[in-house]
Amino acid sequence: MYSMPRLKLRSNSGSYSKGQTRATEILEAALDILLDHGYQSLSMRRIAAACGITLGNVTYYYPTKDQLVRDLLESVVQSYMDTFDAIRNDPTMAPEDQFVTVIRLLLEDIQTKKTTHLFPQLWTLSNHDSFISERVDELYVNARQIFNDLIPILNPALTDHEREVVALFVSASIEGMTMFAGYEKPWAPDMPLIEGIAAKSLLECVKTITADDIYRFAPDRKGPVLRNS
Amino acid sequence: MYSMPRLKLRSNSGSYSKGQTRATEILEAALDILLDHGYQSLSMRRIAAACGITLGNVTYYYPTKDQLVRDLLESVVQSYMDTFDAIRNDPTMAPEDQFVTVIRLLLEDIQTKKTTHLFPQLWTLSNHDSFISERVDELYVNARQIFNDLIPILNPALTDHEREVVALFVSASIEGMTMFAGYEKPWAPDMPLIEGIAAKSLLECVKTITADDIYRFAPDRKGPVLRNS
Amino acid sequence: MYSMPRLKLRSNSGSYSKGQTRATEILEAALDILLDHGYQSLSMRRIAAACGITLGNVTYYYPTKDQLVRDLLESVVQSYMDTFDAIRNDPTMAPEDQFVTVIRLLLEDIQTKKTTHLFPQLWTLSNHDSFISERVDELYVNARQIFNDLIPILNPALTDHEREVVALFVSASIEGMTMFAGYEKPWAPDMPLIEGIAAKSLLECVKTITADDIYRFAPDRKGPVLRNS
Amino acid sequence: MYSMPRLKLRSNSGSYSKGQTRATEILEAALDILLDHGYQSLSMRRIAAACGITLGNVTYYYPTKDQLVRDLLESVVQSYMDTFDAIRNDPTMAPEDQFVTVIRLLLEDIQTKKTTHLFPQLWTLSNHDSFISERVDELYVNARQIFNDLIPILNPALTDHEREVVALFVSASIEGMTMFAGYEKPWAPDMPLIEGIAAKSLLECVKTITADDIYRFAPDRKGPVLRNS
DNA sequence: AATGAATGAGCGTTCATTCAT
DNA sequence: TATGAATGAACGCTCATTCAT
Repeated sequence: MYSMPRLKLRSNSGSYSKGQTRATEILEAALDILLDHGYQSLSMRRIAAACGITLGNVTYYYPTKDQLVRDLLESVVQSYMDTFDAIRNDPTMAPEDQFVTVIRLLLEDIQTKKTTHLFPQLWTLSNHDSFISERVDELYVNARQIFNDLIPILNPALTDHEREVVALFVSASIEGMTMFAGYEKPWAPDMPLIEGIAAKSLLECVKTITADDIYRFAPDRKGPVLRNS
Repeated sequence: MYSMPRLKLRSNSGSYSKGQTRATEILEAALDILLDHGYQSLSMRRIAAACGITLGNVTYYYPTKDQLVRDLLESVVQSYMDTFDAIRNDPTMAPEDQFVTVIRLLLEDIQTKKTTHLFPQLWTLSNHDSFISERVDELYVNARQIFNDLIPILNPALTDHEREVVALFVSASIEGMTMFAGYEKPWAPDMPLIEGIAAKSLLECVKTITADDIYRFAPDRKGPVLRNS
Repeated sequence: MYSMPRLKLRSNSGSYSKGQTRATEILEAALDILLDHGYQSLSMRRIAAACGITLGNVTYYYPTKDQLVRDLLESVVQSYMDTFDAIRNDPTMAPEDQFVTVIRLLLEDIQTKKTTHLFPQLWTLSNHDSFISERVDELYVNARQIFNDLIPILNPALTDHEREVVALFVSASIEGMTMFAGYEKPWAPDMPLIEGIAAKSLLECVKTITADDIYRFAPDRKGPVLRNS
Repeated sequence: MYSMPRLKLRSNSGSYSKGQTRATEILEAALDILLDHGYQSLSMRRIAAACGITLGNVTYYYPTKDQLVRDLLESVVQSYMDTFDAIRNDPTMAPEDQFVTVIRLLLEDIQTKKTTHLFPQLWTLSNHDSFISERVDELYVNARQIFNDLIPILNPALTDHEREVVALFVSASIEGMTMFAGYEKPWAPDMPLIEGIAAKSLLECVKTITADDIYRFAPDRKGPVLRNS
């Protein structure tokens, strides 16, 4: 299956020096703390302790916490993007099947502790940190790419912009499950049903939606909320 | 329209109204900081400064930060729940119209700074704080109530459990827009289209989905991903 | 027997106004906290809470903590002095019996929680607070009075000064048991034996000691430690 | 003479000697503050100021105040125990002389500022802190050892338990002088006489006391206070 | 006689950062 | 590479005190 590697480092050539290893260890430890105890608990000291090294040594690799967090973020974003690329480049299925499969993969991914705990954190940080905001946006552009590839096949009538918004809707619908059916969340046991509903509903949506639908249901500040009902 | 009051305080029937006012001021200031600078920046000192009072005086009203945060959370949750109740008890529309209207209201609400900045924070805190987790769960139970009321009318064939999961799917789809089309988010300008897509797609979903659909598309660990395709 | 009242207030005439009562309540609560949790835990707020009144009201009676502590100290010292006076004025026994009885009374008193917990506190505070130091000195002058009364009868040969130092030795020997055989202390179960040893040893001491003994055993910086041994 | 070193540190075999020195400096400063201003004044900030370093640097060596206090206590207890061991292992004198000498040494020790100010503090803290209570108990077990060694020689008829209680009585009698004849205490000038009285009285006690005495003078709850008088 | 409100200082603790070795 | 030492700022919290009502 499409396993999500924890971290994908921009490896500086193939040389795995001791420093590279250490740097990775530090990021891994940081990620563990982030997932297990939250961003609030992510301190340089705690990372050092988790690595079994001294605080001074952490600062040798990451002079500031900001640097460390950015590197961590880039690594983790890259690991997700690699996965999305792998899914996208899998040529084996018919478009409908591929669409449904991707929805399932994503819904299953949000049930991992990593995704359930990481993404809300990223959304939160995005609100006050433009660097993170940009990385997260990048990530989602990449994540939606597969939908942007498939939708024109499933529904050729949509304009580029309509198609992009539909892709956003599909992606956001899935992401919205994170807080409810993610790792150890109350609705996690119902994920099979959720997958069924999401697959049917979103596939139907992308296949049948028309510009007319979109604009009929879209609000018009001058007219009534539902024009034709 | 259904305005969302910032905070809904449990009225202390204060004989001394000054204290009541101060307590509210403090929570308002805390909320402002939370929205503008994030939970990380929410310190007792900063709240005091924002109120123009001393740190000691903040602790006079909220002896611990935990108490303050809990009171803030309960106030803010209550303010949302009051709004949901108001929407639910509005008897003026046909079920389909009501369904579509609620979806629009919610999508418009996520475009407020308050909702865009607050909810990801709550989702994040929920992952490591059971008190917050429980309050947020309560809030969403309440938020889904209107869907749980409407769906049986729009689609009587669903069992209670299926209906609840469909309501979850609808609610989560909307929530998932927060990070993408919320306040000052990249897709905010496309919210009218998003509303159109969401309204059409989710209405279609709740009206037409069948148990057969749900289980046909639901994964079967033994069989192929798409049984009937 | 000779019960030790907890506090002896210098009651302002016989009028037990509400204020008098409140003031006493406050001191009683303060004493409870002091005995149960130590001087470190003795705060105005805690006293208020223990009394079920507000902090502001405590400061109405005792504008400063220092005042409160001083009043508490004077009350508690007075209560002990009253007891000593009662013992001293008891005319029923022969001098030897009276001496032995007093030793026992004092040894039994140090087994009360009040005395075990209060006196080390007083000794400690005495080291850095001259007001307390003076009150405690007063208390012990009073406590030794009975020995100063009895010793001349039991041993008329001693000079006044010698007698006073002997009385001090007797009193201090007893006080020294507080930390070892006081309330819930390891040697508390052996108090009967300790009483026997103290009674025998101290009675023998006061009856038989001579100036010659005192100065023979007293150190002489020029000569050997034990001159005549 | 038997000098009492201020602190006996557990040598950390520090490769970095600077840290070891700092750690000692901190404990020395803490002890100074404790002796000069009392436990109430012993704050991390004050210790830092006394050392001429920052608060953060104190916490570098002692992450919590509790740790610092415990280390200080263990050091100071060890320094006393070393002294007691030295006295005990001095083989030069006859038992009676040794007994008298030890009494004098202890009485002279209580006249030091360190002992006069430290021990009442320890007794006080013992009442509400089991860790301190245990260390202090240990210390006194060690302090009484020399009496437990000498008394069987001076008075072989006593049972083990009787001897231990007699040793306690002797030790406690001496400790009881601390508050009256210690450093800058009113009776300090009379210490020579006190030494004479204590030496004569306690030596006489341990040499002549019998089980019969102990139990004759010991209270009997059913009979009169003085059975045979 | 009592309350509620507010201040200002101090506390123990945590932390990111800097730097000499 | 890595450690140990140190700084300075912030944090949540407790407290004695003051004062208007």
